[in-house]
Amino acid sequence: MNTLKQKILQVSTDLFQTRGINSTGVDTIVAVAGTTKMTLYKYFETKEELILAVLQQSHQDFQNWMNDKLGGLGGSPNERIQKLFEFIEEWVTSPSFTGIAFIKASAEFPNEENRIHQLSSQQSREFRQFITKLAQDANIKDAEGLALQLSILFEGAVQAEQIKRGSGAIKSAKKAAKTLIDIAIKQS
Amino acid sequence: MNTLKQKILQVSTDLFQTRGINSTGVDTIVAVAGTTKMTLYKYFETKEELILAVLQQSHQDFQNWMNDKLGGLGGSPNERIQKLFEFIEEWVTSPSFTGIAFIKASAEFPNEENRIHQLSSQQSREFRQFITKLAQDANIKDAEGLALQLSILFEGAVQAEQIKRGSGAIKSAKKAAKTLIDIAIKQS
DNA sequence: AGCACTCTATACTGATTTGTATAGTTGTCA
DNA sequence: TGACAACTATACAAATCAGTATAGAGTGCT
Repeated sequence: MNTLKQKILQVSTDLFQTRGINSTGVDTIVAVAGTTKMTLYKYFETKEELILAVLQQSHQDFQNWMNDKLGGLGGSPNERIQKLFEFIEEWVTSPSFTGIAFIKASAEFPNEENRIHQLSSQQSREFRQFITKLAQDANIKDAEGLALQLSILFEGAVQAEQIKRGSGAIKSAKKAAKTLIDIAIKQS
Repeated sequence: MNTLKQKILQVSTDLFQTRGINSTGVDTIVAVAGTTKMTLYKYFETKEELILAVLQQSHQDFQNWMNDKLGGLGGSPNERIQKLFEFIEEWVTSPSFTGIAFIKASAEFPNEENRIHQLSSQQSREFRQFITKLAQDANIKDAEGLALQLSILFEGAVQAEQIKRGSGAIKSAKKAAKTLIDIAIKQS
């Protein structure tokens, strides 16, 4: 792994989340990363490519972490979908949490033809499909319906937490998720 | 009412939603509004003031519309909170809907010390309090808890709809809301 | 007619943006 | 020692940004 490329990615991720993507210039990024623009543009053709790389890495990190957590659980499929929001809470309440990248990116790039928006949209869909699979494994009848509801709770709670940290939105979403999951299980 | 000021506000609202706030320059705004920068800066001291005015007007419009809808209903408090997401769906699925301003603004201005972020945060809180009042009128025991859950559903569904229009998120949120409301009523 | 007011037209400042060109430095490996 | 690669330093181009200065056009009131 190239450490300088990783450093640029990590600094960009952090600055994009805390200051916004459009408000963060490449000059700021290289200054904080302790390098120069020439090096940045060696690894990323344009700022847009850098943004896409940041989005991809952020989503990968989250998905890997969640997969490990759920995979290391070893319980029944029912227990695993029940634990989903426990882990989301753990992720979101972590001190290093600054938001979910694709949620912020889709707001800053609202145009559906924009590549950044399209990637955000794809990642949102991927996470929903991930929940759908959890629901299917648990033999839930309307797995897609439940997954859509849970993904809305997820995005809404993250959104609320981005607006105001420590708002208790995650705890509330977790409780709502438990209610919805219990009912979906009963109906199956 | 000053028509030119209104025109600038309306054009700004539209451009901010469809292209993003930071990506929309004042030059673009005045060009689309068919006026000049001198006029814009006569009514709004800075671009920040313009953004704040757009946020305020958007929120006012939404709240007024919702108040009228719920007020003209005349049913029992129970029926009114049940109808909340019907109206939200009507608002969101309207062809002119381009998103909720304070949700996008908080993403573009993540810093909690920023005035735009603070106003967004306040509007999010105001809408939650509005739901709380609906729940209290319906004699729901944990009115604040239900209101928080419903506001998360609202923000999540709007977020999902901003990422992908026609995703069915609103319908799904409406269904989840009904479930959560029914349970909260039973527990009261 | 003359005044006041709103708005337009246009050019400008100064800062900041993304991206590049050019030259020099540093460390590594043979 | 010498070559190669990664990286730094700096200066620059061209566009765009927010905001201002200046001069004049149009309209209505008295």
